[in-house]
Amino acid sequence: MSRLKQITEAVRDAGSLGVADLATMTGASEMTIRRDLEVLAAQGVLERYRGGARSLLLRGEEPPFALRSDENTDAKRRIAAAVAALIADGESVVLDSGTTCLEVARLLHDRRLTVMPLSLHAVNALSSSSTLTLLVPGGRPRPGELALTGPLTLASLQALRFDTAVIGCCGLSAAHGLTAFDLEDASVKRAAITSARRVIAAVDASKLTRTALAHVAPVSALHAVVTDADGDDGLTAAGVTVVTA
Amino acid sequence: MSRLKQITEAVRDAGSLGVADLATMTGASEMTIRRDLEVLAAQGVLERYRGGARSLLLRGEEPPFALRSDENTDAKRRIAAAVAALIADGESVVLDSGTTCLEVARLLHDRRLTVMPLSLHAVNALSSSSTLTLLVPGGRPRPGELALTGPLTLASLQALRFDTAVIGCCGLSAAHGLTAFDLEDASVKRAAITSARRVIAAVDASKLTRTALAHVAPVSALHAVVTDADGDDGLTAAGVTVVTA
DNA sequence: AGTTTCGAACATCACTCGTGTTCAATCACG
DNA sequence: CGTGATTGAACACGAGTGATGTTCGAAACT
Repeated sequence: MSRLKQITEAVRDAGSLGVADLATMTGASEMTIRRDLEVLAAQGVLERYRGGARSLLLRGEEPPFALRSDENTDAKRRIAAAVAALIADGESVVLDSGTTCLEVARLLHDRRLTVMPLSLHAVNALSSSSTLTLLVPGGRPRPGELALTGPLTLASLQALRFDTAVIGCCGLSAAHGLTAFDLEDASVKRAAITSARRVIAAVDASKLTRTALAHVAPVSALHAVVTDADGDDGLTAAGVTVVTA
Repeated sequence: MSRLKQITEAVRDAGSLGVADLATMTGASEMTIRRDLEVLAAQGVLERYRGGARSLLLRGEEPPFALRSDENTDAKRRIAAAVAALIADGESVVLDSGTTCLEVARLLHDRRLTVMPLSLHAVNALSSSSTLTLLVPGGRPRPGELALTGPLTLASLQALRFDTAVIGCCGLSAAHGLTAFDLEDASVKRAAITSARRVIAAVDASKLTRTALAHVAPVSALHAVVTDADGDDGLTAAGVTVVTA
């Protein structure tokens, strides 16, 4: 686990912590801790005060993109590979934001497809491809996450029909369906689902038990769920194809 | 001048050249030349054949973005600074594609503005800003240039009104007005101009004498031209404010 | 068949990035 | 107002990275 993530969690759990404590805990020098705190403060994770920092992460809120991106990479890669295998050449695909979908984007780089990613991270991962047709949706990128949201994004989605939507989400359960932390994100995801003939949800195991704030769609809107765990959680019973990567 | 640019020009001027010739000319090893040719071939600049390469650049065509980006940086920076000085805090700005406008984007990073860049390069330069509101237009990014074009881009522009449009162009003259190499680009520029109350053209000296294929707008559509040369070329006579950086 | 060209693999070098150390300036608190 | 803790700028160091050169077996052209 990266030191930044370690600091983030320690400060979140303790509420606030001193620089010296963090230095002891991580084995790094105080100067390095200060530099780390500066980075995390810029990301909005915590707030600095003289001698330490206090957490700004609310419970049930997502840590910023930069911290999630190199976490659980194995599971993400396997899920991404399984998702990519479900997509046939020539399809048009709308690709959700989030770290799991970013992995999917990397695997699609040399495929022959039409892809509209909903996050600038994925756009950048794909912009050097010469084989696929890249479509950028309009919108306002959310800081850090770089997920595109807002009326321009919704308009871009409504103007098009896709073969497949690949949706990454913050929570999924048979009872509450697909849920997201951010209200704007939720409406974008909903628009993406509406514009697609087939919907694939890419969900790592940690999301299967969780439920987030904003409702996106019921489980019945999904055609397939790709996950890395065995826990089925009643999804199969609800009529969804569950693919275990 | 970078070795890649040197090779590009030598091959363009000679039509085709051998690897050994290029190695002698640049002082690099043949292996390095081969690697360079591979890069340039991927950019569509030239075509490789056994023993050398032949140019694919048509006369009057623009070299790819990667080769233009670190060329004439002084002039570009000065022009960009002058353009940035013309923009007041709080404005909404649409920012054209191209290397000059990318420099403008860098200068706007910490300003308080609403900015819609028409190229992904500029989007990336601005996406880490916490002070400005970044709007991404939809569209299909042109390979290399990453300029957004197509119906999604036009729709994004038509949906909004800007205070200022900053346009970079391929050619500008009092007689033929603003011209661009690419037809798609031309219609995007035209839409950007139509959506803006004030239009600033950022043009380095080399463009002032040139005329490109596609007509964008007459000189009368411009409110100010920022350039680095003294040559006025009848623009002032046509009623345009010329700012010399 | 012989010669040339090519590109994969490895070595080398410069450069960057992250980290640690030092120290003067700054801040908080008695 | 003074004293000790904290901070951040500046420099040093080491690991990792990217560009270049060299070698050599394979492939291609004549």
